Amino acid sequence: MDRAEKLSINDVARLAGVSKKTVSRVINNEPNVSPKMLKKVQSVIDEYNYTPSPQARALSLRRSFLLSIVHDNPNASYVTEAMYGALEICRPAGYELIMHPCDFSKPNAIDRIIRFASHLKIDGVILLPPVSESVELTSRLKEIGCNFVRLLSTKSEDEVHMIYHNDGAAVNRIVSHLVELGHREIALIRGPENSQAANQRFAAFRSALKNKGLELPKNRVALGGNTFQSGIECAEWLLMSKHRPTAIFASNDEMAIGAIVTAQKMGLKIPAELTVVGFDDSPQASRMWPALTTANLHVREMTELAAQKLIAQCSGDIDAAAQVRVEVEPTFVQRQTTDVPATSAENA
Amino acid sequence: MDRAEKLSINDVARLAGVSKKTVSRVINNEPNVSPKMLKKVQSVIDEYNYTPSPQARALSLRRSFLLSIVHDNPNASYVTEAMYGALEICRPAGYELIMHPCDFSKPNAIDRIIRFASHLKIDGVILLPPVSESVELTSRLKEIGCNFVRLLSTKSEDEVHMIYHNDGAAVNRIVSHLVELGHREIALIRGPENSQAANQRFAAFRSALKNKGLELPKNRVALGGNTFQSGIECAEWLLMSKHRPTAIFASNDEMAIGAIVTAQKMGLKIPAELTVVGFDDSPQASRMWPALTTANLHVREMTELAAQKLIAQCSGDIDAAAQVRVEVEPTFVQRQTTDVPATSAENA
DNA sequence: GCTCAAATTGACCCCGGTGTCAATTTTTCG
DNA sequence: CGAAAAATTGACACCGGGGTCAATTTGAGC
Repeated sequence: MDRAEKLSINDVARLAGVSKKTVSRVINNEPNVSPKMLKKVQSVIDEYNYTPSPQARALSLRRSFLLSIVHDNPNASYVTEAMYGALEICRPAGYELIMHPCDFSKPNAIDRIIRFASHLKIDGVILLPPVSESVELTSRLKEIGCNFVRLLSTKSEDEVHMIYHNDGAAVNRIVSHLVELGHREIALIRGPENSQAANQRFAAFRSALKNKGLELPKNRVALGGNTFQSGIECAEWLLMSKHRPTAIFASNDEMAIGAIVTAQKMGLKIPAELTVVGFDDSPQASRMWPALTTANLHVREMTELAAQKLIAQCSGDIDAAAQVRVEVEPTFVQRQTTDVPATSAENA
Repeated sequence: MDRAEKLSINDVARLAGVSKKTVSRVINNEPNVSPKMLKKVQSVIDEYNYTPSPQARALSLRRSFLLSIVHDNPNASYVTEAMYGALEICRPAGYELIMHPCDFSKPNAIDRIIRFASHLKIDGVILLPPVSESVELTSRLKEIGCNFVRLLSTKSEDEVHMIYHNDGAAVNRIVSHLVELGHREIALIRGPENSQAANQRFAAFRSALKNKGLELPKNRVALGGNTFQSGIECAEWLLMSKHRPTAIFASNDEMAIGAIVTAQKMGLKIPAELTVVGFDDSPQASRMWPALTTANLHVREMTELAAQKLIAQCSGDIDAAAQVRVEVEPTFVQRQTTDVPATSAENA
């Protein structure tokens, strides 16, 4: 059915014996086209399987039909989920998706993102954490008139679109679970200090413990970098201590898995001798033994929402300009790393 | 430095007091521009940070400056590696990358890919296995005049561009390793029968065993689907047998990890009681305990090559039309799942 | 059947680039 | 110095769409 030569609106117009403007009206479902014309044009379109050139439309309409996900990627699965979520929405809407990884720690990172967006006239950008936490970036994006939605870890007080998972609630749920299992000596492997998400999870964790009447001494908090390797190092440090914790909560799965590997190397049985909880529900969490208890953040759904919002906004939806502020409740996923009640854990 | 309003070639021409054609010459580094003009135009370009509109160029040049990776994704890490490899090349060359996942088992999958490529006038497509194995797809792509390079698991006799990892060599290396460790009862978890890659790994495995004077009875070959879950099921079947194997080779990491999880659930110690080898060197292979012995396929390098080739071809490089047929040697990566010499493994 | 308003259609220009080719300027050289 | 050749520059059309507005057709009302 496809011809090798892609034909243009002019070809279609000629074949149908009408002006190109009429063809344009038909493809765009504009009103005021007589049924006769419509049928004539539509049949040519169908026969030759004509689709209008995205580049030409982009040039004429000053929009690109391009959405982009901008991310600084320590966490591949988060990004992958986001990608599939966005694609789910983009495809049927006639939008394409461009993934834009970056190294956000570089000094000119924001410049590069801005140049990228304005160069391609990207219609909308979905910002993933930690890129989404930058106020400078969002204000620069506003400056150039680029739509964006932020995916965040926690509600922010800004006035700009955001979709966030309620980390606090998830952390509470996790702490309750650990306490119910009888744990009292719970350590934290937290994320980097320049990450809002990490700071907020840390705060939520500490206050959750406090509510349970538990302490969080300094030697029970290890500072990680959200990476597997840092999980290993933090766990070594935590588990070497004289009175080692009976449970570790890592503020992402990567680090939790690093901790588990460390524990296993040391010969500790999980969960019997050490209980571990992560945060993310990455694919690996369910593909290991024992499988990791964690929190699923519904990144995919969040990104679908973000893409919908952006596309609606581009299409000039009346109320699409309204501020977006959606909260998504993470789901607690219990697996084998928290399968066994705490033991007294008297160790050397 | 960036103005909110992106200016066009006409603006630059006006500001520099020259014709737009001259500006065009400068941006494209065309010869026959006097130094005086060049300086005048360049300074305006620099001052206003002008970049030509990709959409307009696309329309005029009939190319999109878009590359795409088309894949049917059972294996997220393979795809991710490919993505980063391609981006590495695309970015500096001024190309953008569009990821195009698809469900290749659907009847109209090829139509959709063709429509995608011709609609967006994609300049070049990188096909990942198993999509890359389809002769119909490659011939359709040729029909519409779309450049492509295939990433394959093994050399193919076709006349079309391919970059492949020499699976046979890697499988040999793995088998030698297992035999050196003293294993004689080696089982295979193979991939699906409609996958050339899987069939070839199977064949390579069997002939490697044969060379070592070893048998591969039917009850030592489990048919998996390249997924974690199928790895679990295959391992259950293999390990339930009366005389269970001392080593399992899975033809991808996903299934190998499924096998490991199964063994661990059954209480088998790895590698002491069961040795396991995978194939892919996925991120998880090195993020578990014991870490998985496997083969690294250098997907990233392969994809970089593919992207380079495609871009060269688009740019009208004289010898870029030449057929590409690159072999990449996988690297054997020994980790803890093959750390211990085979024991006699006398089991119930 | 006629008038006037409403609906339909199309001519023409623009979007922001590039290619062609003619016009202009600079060089070369007798 | 003058003519021809070479180098440089720009006018204009085109890529494939959409917007504007005038021209044409259709329909309503009498």
